[in-house]
Amino acid sequence: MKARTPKGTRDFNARELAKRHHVTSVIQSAFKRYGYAPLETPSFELSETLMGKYGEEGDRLIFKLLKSGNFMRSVAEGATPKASDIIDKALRYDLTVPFARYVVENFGQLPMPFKRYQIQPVWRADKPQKGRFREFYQCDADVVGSQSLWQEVELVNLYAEVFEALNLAVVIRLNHRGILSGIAEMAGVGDRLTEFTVALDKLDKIGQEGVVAELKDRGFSDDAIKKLSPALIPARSMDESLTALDGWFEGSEMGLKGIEDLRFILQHINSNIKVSLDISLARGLNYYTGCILEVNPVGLDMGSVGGGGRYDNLTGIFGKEGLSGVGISFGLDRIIMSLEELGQMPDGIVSCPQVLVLNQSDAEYAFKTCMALREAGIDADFYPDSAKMKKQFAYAEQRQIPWVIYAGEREAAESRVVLKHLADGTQTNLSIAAAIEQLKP
RNA sequence: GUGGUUGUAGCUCAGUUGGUUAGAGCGCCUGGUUGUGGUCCAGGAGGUCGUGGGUUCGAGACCCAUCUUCCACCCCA
Repeated sequence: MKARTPKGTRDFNARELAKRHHVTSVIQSAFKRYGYAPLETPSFELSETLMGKYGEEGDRLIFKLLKSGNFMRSVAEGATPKASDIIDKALRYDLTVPFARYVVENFGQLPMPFKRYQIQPVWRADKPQKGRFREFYQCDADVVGSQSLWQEVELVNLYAEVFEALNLAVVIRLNHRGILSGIAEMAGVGDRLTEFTVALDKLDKIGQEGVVAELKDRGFSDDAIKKLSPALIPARSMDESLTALDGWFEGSEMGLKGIEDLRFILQHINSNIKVSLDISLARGLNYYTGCILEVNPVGLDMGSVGGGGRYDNLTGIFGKEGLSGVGISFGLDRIIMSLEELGQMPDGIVSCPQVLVLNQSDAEYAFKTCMALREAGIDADFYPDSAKMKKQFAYAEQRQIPWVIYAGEREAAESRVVLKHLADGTQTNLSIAAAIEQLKP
């Protein structure tokens, strides 16, 4: 048997965990500062909770769990089982659907509006590639029970704050489902909005011509495509785009509502935040009904490091109609990769012991010394075997422990220790209390 | 799901048109040095060449399958 992790999964060593903790603590403290309460949900849900919520493509990517015990019991002899016959649970695919399930299940006990954040791994049976894993973390903040646009304003501010604190240059792109609907309506293809947005979503990838070609492929008429053409423009400054669309949307209620919403957001977010209108931003998830936003790192071919939007009826699928929600998500793994590629990940955040107590001629005295350091709140390690100095020093070096302490017979005799700094080789003979004083963080 | 790519020592990689006993650097272990690491010197361990089949007198190399890695598409964080 070969020891290895499953496809698309990773181990995180001390160094990597330090980086992850650095990023999550920035995100978490922002979530808390904006008034969100923490929530954790199970790593797996009933499969019926998840299936059908992410489109047909999504169902394929959900990790499904076999029924416990004899999972074939409801399958006729010799028959090919249907998925629903042999599975009844599935790994969490995102954090939004479990959140919706939680809200419906606990409705009545929850304060409204209800704001929660959640930082947990999710799983997708995707083929791994750059910046894409089968197990990865999402950091979500959502609020349900309020239609106020102030929520969107807050979330844009929150995004900007986090990425500024992380020192990651990003561009925040905004769009509105109403604008997409308005464009489709004006072109007389309002009934084929989803198809239209799927093609439009590729604008920055395949260009205007590519989108036109795809629309033709999908059977859109030349006339409709011609009318859609004002939409096929790349992202540009918010003000400019809104003014241009404003006149065009005359008579389209949905389109005008979209413009009005985005104007409100634009006017109220922190004035130093740059956002752009990107009408090609459609996002795969079709439950968004209002504002849509996505965040991309500048100067990297990385995909988005965050996204979100408003969904007017997410809880409807669990039988609770009319609850409006809006939320955003941070892609932790991609943020970390972006920071590393740009050389923006801070060094020296690895946590290791402050001092190694060497084990030489008096193990009991050395151990006692180590325990005294620990009781004083110092991260201290005790070398468990009376090995050669060479070996013990090599151990300290490999772990990047900055100090070592000699506490052998000679030191025990006078109740002192020798404290040595590895980097410059200086050492002093002093009392345990004095050593503690020197090592205190 | 489609197409491509990768796999040889702990790590990074050599390995000729198929030919004896598969190499290097770094790391590791032992000793020089049983209370002082990094340097130096001497010696040593470590590989069923991803796995399973096949072709061949002979396979690390060629063929097939499978797993894995990375990449593009689809989709997504």
